[in-house]
Amino acid sequence: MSLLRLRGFEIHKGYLDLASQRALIEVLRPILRTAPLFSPTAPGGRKLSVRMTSAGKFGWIADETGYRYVENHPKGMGWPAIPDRLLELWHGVTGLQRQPESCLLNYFGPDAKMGLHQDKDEADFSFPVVSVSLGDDGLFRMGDTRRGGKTDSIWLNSGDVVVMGGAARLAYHGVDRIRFQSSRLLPKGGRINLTLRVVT
DNA sequence: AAGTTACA
DNA sequence: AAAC
Repeated sequence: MSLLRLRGFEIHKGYLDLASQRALIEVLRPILRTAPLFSPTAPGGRKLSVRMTSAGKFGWIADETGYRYVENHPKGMGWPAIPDRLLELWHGVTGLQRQPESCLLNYFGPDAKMGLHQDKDEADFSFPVVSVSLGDDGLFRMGDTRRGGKTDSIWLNSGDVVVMGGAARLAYHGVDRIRFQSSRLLPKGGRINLTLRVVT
């Protein structure tokens, strides 16, 4: 376990050991059963390459009308609760008393990526965003608060946790590619990224 | 533009 | 990397 700081991003390499990663996957199973992954469409009609679902009071969705937090899955059901061990992880890594209200689960298959973007659909940017990597390695790119600035990249491995607060809270970031089947955590391969956020 | 394409 |  080591802590790296890059452009204000706090990168906890190896924050979760293998047993903790496996335990997390187990608590995600019932969430995926209750609130299945869906393939969101972005404004303009383009499909996002990740599949997603959420836990918590709010889930983040994209559709033709935009990006926002909503209280129900596209199929109508409410989002499952955020598992306790994720709330504990949030408190452990942020030291905050305030609980996150949303846990977005993004699944990256072999060709999935995520373009550079800012997380700015939340009401209060003084709270950090916490990101947990599980499964295959992902090449994470970090910029600053403007498009077109310089960027730095780092490979995120299963068990890494990134805290985006302070200067990094509104910094552009994205995932250029994954190394499919580089990890054995998910038998069928792929990368799961969990992002915990205070929304309101 | 949470994407796609093209080019060094 | 840059343009759209």
